[in-house]
Amino acid sequence: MSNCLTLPGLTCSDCRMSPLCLPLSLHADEIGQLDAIVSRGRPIHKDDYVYHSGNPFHSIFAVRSGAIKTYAVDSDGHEQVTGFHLPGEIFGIDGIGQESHRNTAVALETSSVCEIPFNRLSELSIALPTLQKRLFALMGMEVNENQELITLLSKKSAEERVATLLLNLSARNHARKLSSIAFRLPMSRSDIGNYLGLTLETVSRVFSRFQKTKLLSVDKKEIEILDMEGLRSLISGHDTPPCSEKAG
Amino acid sequence: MSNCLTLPGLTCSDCRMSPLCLPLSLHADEIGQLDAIVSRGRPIHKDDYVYHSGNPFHSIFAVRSGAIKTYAVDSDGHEQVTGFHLPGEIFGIDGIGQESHRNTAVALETSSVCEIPFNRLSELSIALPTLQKRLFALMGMEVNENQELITLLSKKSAEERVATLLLNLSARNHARKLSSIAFRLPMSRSDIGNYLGLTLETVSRVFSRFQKTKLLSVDKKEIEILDMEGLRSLISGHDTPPCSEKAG
DNA sequence: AACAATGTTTGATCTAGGTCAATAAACGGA
DNA sequence: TCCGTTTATTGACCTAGATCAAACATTGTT
Repeated sequence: MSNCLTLPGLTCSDCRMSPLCLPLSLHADEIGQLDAIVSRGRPIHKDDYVYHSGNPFHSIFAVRSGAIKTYAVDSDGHEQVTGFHLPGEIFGIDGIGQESHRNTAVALETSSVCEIPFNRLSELSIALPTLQKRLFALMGMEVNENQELITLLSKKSAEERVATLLLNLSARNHARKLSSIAFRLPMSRSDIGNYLGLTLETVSRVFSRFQKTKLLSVDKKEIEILDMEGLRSLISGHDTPPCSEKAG
Repeated sequence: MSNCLTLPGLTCSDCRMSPLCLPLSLHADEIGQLDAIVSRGRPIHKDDYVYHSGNPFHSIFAVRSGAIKTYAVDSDGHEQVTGFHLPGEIFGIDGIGQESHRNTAVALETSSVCEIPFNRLSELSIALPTLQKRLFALMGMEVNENQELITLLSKKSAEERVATLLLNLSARNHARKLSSIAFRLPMSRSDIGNYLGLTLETVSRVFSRFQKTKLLSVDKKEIEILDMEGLRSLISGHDTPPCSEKAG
């Protein structure tokens, strides 16, 4: 445990996830400077916390391996899952607007994360405009993703919500050179339901229905997408299209 | 129309909204530098667009007067209202993550907006770390607000949603030294419903119910909050609290 | 192997809010 | 002022998904 820093590959430059992660678009020498402020943590176990809601905000984090769930707790004590974070993805941005985190981050499985002190990162971004641009873009993408989730929660049916999540995970797996058709869900049905604004029973029923209609094969947490196009057509199309052609 | 730049008060330093707006936390000389890149637009009318979804992203905007609605259009053509923006507030952040806007911004009433070219703003933020910090904080707050909306859409009843919006508008009016108990809604029932993930009929029914229970007085778009505490208790409290004291 | 603890599936029933429909009030032009 | 258009209210009915409940796997523990 104390010698894990002697393992190979413990710089951003060596990290397989680098092209997806914060270093995206930085030059080799710039990545070196980033490397200097990133600290790579030891593995954390399932159910270990990275930070809690209310903790002072110091750092953002990158997932190196495993999967991290973030959730917010509102005034009533209701938990709302706000994201699932896969290798190469950044989380912890929920603390930037205030002095403290609004979310809690917990490992869904054995994981490892890199910690990036935000003060040092923003200082560095003054010297490296590319990095500043990357940071703004990263936060902007977070805003856009949240807006997509808002639309989903506000307007979509249970089937559309589940299909959207599966296609989203599929695309993210594809981006990290994993199979886009067969993968393991790192989270429970209850986490999925919470994230999608559904009960776990509804999520389970949708999975069953998708199996019956040969869209998916589901074995516990192992998912295989049998009909990608069918899934895609589910999330866009069965509605009045904004008036285009009509034969006649 | 060509002489509107001769009107008084057309710098950030003079603007009454400055303490709420982007210049917050900047020193006088820093505000001067910001001023140099901000262009103040002529008034825009109700239903005029500030930008459309898909437009290339160049600038963010500040509301000087009036009210702006932003909405996203998803693949199905569904519109999702993503925000109502009041004087002193920034909008347009939806374009930062990509090269183009994801939202459309439209005036709900006669308004005026300041345009701030984002490239020049981020350059300036390299010279002014306070400004950089302010920008990060602004985007972080946007993320947090979106997460609150996500929780609302995912977990709250129609009454809680409407009460939350009213209290939110009340607080924002208070921040700009307007009445927190009596104000005019700049948006339609349908906009409110769209934003809150409800139909306009449900919004109307909730307003009626709130009137009947003496929480509000509603006259078309004029709202008076008659029982602030009653409204507050609606949005937090009627649920199993996460087990604390219990006499006995 | 027996066990609790946890997570998943499936069924039966209920309800909040959606949908459809009919007025009614307010607004904006000529 | 009158008329067409948009916006808001209210009612009757319906449905997607929640809730309640039971059975069943799965995992880890002693």
